[in-house]
Amino acid sequence: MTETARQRQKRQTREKILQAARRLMQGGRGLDSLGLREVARESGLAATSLYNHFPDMDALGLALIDSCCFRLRSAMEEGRRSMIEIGSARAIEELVARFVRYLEDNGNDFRVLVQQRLGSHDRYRLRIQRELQLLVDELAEDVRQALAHNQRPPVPAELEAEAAIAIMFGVGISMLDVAPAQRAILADHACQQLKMMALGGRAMAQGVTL
Amino acid sequence: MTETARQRQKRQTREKILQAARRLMQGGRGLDSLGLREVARESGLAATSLYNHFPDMDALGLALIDSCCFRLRSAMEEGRRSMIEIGSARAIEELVARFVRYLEDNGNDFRVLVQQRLGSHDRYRLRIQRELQLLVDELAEDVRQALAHNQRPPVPAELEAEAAIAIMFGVGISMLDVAPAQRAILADHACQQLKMMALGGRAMAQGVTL
DNA sequence: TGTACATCAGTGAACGCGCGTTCACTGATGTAC
DNA sequence: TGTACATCAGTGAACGCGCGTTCACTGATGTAC
Repeated sequence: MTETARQRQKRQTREKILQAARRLMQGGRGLDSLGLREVARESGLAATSLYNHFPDMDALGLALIDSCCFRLRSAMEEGRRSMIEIGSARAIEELVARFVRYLEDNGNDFRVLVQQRLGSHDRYRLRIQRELQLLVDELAEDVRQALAHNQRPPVPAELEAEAAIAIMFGVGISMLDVAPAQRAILADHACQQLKMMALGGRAMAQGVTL
Repeated sequence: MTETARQRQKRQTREKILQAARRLMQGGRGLDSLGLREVARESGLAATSLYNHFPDMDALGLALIDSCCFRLRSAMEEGRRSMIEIGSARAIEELVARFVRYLEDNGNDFRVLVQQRLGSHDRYRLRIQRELQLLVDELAEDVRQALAHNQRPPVPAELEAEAAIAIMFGVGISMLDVAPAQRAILADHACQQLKMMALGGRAMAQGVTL
């Protein structure tokens, strides 16, 4: 059953609304501060038209969260497979580069996600929590596969991945506030910190203790 | 010049307002969602009375942010000096324990701080940014002093401290969502991750590379 | 293929509500003589 | 110490405004015969 003109139109309008909302959040606005009329105006629609696409404002918020999650996920998956064969140092640099690229294109998404990760809206929060856990799991899996590929002893991959995401997110949060020139420095920090972490994981796997 | 009864009363009322606002934010409410009338009601005051203590709602918000920063700072400074003499592993455990204790008492503060660190209100954001940088600086200084005390080679202390804060904050964010029983596990993760980081820093100082 | 009817995206008016802020006023506290 | 005046924390009414949502309606698109 092919899409009718009406269905296509509706899908496009829905997309227009979501994009308008995203546009409004550029420049630091939070998801919570978006108003129905404001989004409608930016979409070029009457306020009440939004109810043809979302049952209420919460549903619109959730759709926005979903699209943010989707883009984060896509960005971090991109080229993931090819990283298993290269060395740890290069792999870390690639990982950070990928994240930095994501931030440049979608810094605003990232901000909204972290904000809502701590928000009072349960559905938003759980959705994001789940998404971030997937990120950690995937990264841990990559670490394990890379080590197996290079015939190295297993390291605490899950812990490493968790810490790696924390480090990247920490740097990411700082990056949102600084000029592009400063960003390269922060990215370099993240690389060094991740390498430190990888070295530590290797040492720990060999039984070295503090 | 000693405080008059009127001055004392005013100070107490101001405190009552701030505490009412903090009470309202328990249970996940964000700073942005607080209303003037709501805070006034919770304080047992007429709405307009708040203007005798804060010129506008932004000023009230800033005062709340300030008090959150103050408590975070106090909690993390507490017993800081005594940590220089003990070994790295113990020092890390103490550090995490301190942070976990802070979260148990002021988890809500922490949430608000991280949220507003990403908010659109510049003054709030800068205030928090500065506060967190102080935290990193102090931790880096502790690391340096501890190593000097134990006559160990210098490690990249600033990087370590930055990563350590990122790791603790990452874990802290997760902790806000889980049952108390789960928290011990997350705290243990943080300890292990910080130890991994310390091991890696030591290896890096010795010139080991990935 | 043409026609009659059903569907439904988009509209504009209206709802009750709470928002932040201003204003003139009250009455207790503080101050100067 | 007592009195007259000044200060100012707290109040209640009122402001214009935008909020999310509902409703009855329009007119283009889709569907069944």
